[in-house]
Amino acid sequence: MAGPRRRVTQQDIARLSGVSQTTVSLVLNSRYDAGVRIAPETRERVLEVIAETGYVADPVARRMVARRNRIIGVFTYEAVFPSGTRDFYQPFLAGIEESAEQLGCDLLLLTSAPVVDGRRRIFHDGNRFRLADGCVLLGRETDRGELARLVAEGYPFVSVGRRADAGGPVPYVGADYPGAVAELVARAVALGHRRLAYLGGGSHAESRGDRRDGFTAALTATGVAGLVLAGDTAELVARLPALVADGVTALFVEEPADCQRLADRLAELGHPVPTAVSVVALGDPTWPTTAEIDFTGFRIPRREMGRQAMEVLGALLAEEHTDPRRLLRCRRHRGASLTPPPG
Amino acid sequence: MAGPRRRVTQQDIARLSGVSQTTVSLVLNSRYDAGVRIAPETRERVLEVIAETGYVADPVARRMVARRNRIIGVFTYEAVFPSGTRDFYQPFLAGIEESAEQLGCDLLLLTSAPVVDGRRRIFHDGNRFRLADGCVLLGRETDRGELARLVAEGYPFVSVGRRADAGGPVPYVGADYPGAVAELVARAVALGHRRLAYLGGGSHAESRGDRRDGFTAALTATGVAGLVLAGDTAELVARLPALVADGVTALFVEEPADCQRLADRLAELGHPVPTAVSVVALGDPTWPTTAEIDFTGFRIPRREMGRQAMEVLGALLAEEHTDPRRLLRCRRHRGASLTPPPG
DNA sequence: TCAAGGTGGTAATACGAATTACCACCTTGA
DNA sequence: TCAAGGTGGTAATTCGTATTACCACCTTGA
Repeated sequence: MAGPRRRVTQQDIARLSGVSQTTVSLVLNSRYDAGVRIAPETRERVLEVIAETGYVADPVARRMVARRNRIIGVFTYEAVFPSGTRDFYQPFLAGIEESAEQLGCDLLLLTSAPVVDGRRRIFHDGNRFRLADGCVLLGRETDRGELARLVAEGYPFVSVGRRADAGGPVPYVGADYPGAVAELVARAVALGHRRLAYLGGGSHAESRGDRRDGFTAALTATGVAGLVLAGDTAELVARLPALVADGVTALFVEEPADCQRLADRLAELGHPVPTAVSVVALGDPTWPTTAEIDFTGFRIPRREMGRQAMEVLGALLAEEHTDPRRLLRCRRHRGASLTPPPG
Repeated sequence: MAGPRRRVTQQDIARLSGVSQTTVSLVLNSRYDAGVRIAPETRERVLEVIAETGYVADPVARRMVARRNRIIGVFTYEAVFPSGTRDFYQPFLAGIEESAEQLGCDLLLLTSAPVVDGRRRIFHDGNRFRLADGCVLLGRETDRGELARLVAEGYPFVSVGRRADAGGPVPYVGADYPGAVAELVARAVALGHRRLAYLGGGSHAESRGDRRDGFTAALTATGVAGLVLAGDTAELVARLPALVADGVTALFVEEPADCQRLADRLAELGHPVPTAVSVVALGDPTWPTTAEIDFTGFRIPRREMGRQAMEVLGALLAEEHTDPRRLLRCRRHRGASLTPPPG
């Protein structure tokens, strides 16, 4: 009952229908180029045998000859397990999947990439990303060296999230963080805030830096005072009393998952959010949290970023001309934590 | 600046280090079998050139010779877009991913499979599932014919969810629906319910049938009266008055996403849940819904099913002996919709 | 009768890595 | 001196498909 262990090949089909392997291949690919002709009867016979045996071409062998596979690699820099960032990345993946389905592509999730120094590596012994026609890169902290290498080798890839040049332009579909932050700063100023603070982690990742830059640029544009703090969550919390004493009335928080903890501490200090201090969340939480307050901020168009990244990759592979660097607008989230300052 | 378009091959390495392609391959694979020897100096020289060029073996060519790829295919029967079943399947995928990461495997999401008659097809022109060493199958309604073909061909695969034999045993990791349903029936009977009803869609899918069978078996075991209804949501809702009139006090609902609608209608009819009628949800909602009531029922161990499916597949591929058919226990969810009957 | 052109196919090869079979050279011992 | 055995490597082949180059045969027309 157990079927044949060995796969059916074109050679088998050829033998069964009394022709050569070449003929089988020609029939399968309907090649009627100049100089290649197959008699209709022969064609029929071959097709019949193919149908009987249920033969399907081996995609691996196919890929050996053709350059295309219709397989797109998806590489996630941050290790997904056991860290809790999965929920954050899920919408990106949903967008990528949706696009792949439309394009008729399969997705190769490069889950096998080893983790070195807390970060996945694209280049490593036995890496398999080249099996794909191209790659979508996901993750906050990408390795500049690896990026540069991909660029230098001319490997088709698109980053989800803006990336600085790495020995050449890096194709990306990112979120317009500077624009989104500037809009919120303008809103705070319009409400009467005159001393603002940016609370960040000091990360060099573009997604973080872009927020910071957007903040400082907006300060200059509006002419109000502001300061930029860097530190981990605990450090930021510790600096809250000084900030309040300094007359700061609005906090712009880089990592939205920190907001609730900051608000809790502010309440303890006798400065409840938003009546005493306003808090703005710059994006979606990177890790799961529970928030009692509906924080004002913006939403990263994650799904759309995934979708368009695939679109750009498709264009790159087809050698069509598209803008390979796109910034998408973030949707503002009204929320309830940005109100006029007291007094 | 743009690097070489052509990939670096073993042939290139061989040329650069003055040896044959064979030698390069031997060095790379550290083959020191009897009869194969490479001088340490030669080895060093080759390794140096490899490091300089950043050569990595082409996984496609590799797969041509070796039989293993360390790539596992994931096939989802139900089309994921635009239908809203994504949330339901996500935990399965999370488990599969987690396992893949541990096993050092990549995952090939077969998103390209065409949809015919509302169902994805594994076998189709240009299918690529054979690129993978084996496959995990996901989805409520699988095609018996395709399953049988996979079994007959000896292709290694594991179904997430129990499947009936298809010309041979089908490896699966399923949920113990009969057990879970029986437990809930027993609980209802213990609380005093004497007339129960099963409200289902009449689907022939194993996941549905197993719940139904569990229900009827539990009726027999406990000796109480019960009836089984089949129909879509609207039809089931329409039959509520008759059920209540008939003295039924507990409803066992196959599709948890239907529960709220049924409860709403019951409230309209003057039989609020759970005071007048108890409602039991047999699993997790297959599509997104909002429920005001915390329905009593059970949780499908989705993530664990995904994890173990990969485990079983790994064992199959390694030709280890494992039980290729596993049923996992469902965790009971206490909830608030199963209470003693009125009176 | 033979060149021209059409018809229907096949042999050979490429793709890149792995593996098998074998070879040329050297040393050793009797 | 020469068989035995060790050393260090290579040529050839394999995997399955696609493609190119070519061939054998037939018909036609002058």
